[in-house]
Amino acid sequence: MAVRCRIAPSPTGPLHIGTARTALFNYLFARHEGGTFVLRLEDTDVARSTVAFERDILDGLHWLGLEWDEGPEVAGQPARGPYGPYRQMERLPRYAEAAERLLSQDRAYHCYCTPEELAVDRAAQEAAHQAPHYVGRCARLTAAERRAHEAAGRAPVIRFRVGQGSVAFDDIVRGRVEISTEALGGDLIIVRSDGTPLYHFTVVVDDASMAMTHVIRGEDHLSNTPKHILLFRALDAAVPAFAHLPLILNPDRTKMSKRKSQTAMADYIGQGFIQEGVVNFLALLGWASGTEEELFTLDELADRFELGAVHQGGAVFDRERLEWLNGQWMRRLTTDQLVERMAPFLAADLDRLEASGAAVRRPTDGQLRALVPLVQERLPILGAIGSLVDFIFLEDVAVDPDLLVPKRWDRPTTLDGLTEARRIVADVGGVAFEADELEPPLRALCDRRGWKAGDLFMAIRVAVTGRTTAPPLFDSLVALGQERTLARIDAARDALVGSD
RNA sequence: GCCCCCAUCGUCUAGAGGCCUAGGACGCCACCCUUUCAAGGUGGAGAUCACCGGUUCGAAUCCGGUUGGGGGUACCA
Repeated sequence: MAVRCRIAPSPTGPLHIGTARTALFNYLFARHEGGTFVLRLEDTDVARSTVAFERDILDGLHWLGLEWDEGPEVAGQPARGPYGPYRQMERLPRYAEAAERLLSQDRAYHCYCTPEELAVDRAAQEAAHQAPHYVGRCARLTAAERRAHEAAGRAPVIRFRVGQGSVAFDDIVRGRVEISTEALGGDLIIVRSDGTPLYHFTVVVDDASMAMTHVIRGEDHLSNTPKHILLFRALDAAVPAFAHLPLILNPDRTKMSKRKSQTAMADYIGQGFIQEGVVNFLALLGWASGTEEELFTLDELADRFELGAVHQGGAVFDRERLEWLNGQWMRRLTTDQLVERMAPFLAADLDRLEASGAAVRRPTDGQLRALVPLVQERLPILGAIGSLVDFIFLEDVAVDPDLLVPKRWDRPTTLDGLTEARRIVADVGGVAFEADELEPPLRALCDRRGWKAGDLFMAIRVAVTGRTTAPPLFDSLVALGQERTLARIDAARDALVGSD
């Protein structure tokens, strides 16, 4: 049977790293098996769901490259797929119909207990050291009792009878799991008193009606799976195979949460992590190829991915490793790709500088391309671009005279060095202002004066960039241009003299 | 409390009875390269395979228990 699996996010928050990883594994499994990957929006928590979150989730999944075969689309685009609609709030009649069916077969019943009554039950159970569970007060109501509750104006919820015995299933990553219905908390509510259906119910109705063959989700759903299986059976639906993925953890090994970690996919995108790096990193959280390779594209992952090889233990989200992987993929980008992706980040940095009162120049396409060799090996994330090359686009840089003087030098030597260097930089222009033309004469100068080249270069570096660390010096000078290089050396000399 | 799951270097992991005096990667340290920073290269420190018992000629690998950790237990998803 052809594989069908899905990611079913709830638009009650921005796309979470954990959801992204679950989506990735579903996607990889579907692609590996030649199956179908479905996106379904679980928006029945109307109070907390928003279109902005929905948008963020869809955008994030697109950014990751996890294209779904069936599902809703963003911004008013039509949904695609034969099992639509793919938003649960648009599927309400189906849940109502399913609930009616369970009711008519007495697999479910109306419950009129108030939240207050339930709270009292729970408190008593807690005091008696029992597991909280529904006591079944409304499980066997007579018609008269029901009429009385209705007359009293009580709106009922619908509860599903969980019955006796135990439920067992063979989880693809965990093996056999068996849970007694005793541990399920009693008959569970499937429809609220306002008529809207609850998660455990909608997920089963939809997985059944959308013909899901595999349910691949986080381990936090493992204990709930028996409820789902009971519901599938009651609905006369085929029970899909389950695979519960290990959780992604905070550094303290608790479930990854906003409180302790950065969990929003959008934050990582905003910092300049790239799709290739994030996908690669996420795939290796809970899965390994079994070989010593670890750099994989999305397609390569789909090729090798095996659900059965997924780990059972949770995995700590290690940002250092993410950055390393990201850097690996940054270096593998083509010039065009890097230019396209870094441009918005540079622009944003320049906007910030401008907003803080600095005069900036905007890069041309040609300048952007020329930047690539200077930054490609130095960028862990795209967001670091400004700190590397902003000196090129700033009209003026502030130079600290103390930084200007190399450790082995004093002020007069520095002044001397900058003066000599200025002359050479000015002369080189006669030929061509290129790195290859600049370096030899400057080195020759050092030989003549008995200077270490590094010292002279450092003085020039600080004069021109205002910093002690920068991309390779001569490339930086070329990127800046001869005229502005000379002006900055002049300004640095003035600063040196003026601070005496 | 009750139920369920998990357990190899700080972290991500390889390992499916002898190939393991436990391999790789991140991070860390040193050295090399080098105009700074990176990148790259080489080397190093780092795991009594949570613990205890059992099975076996032989266990990180199988079984049981203990401990520790995590998850679930809503008219949230």
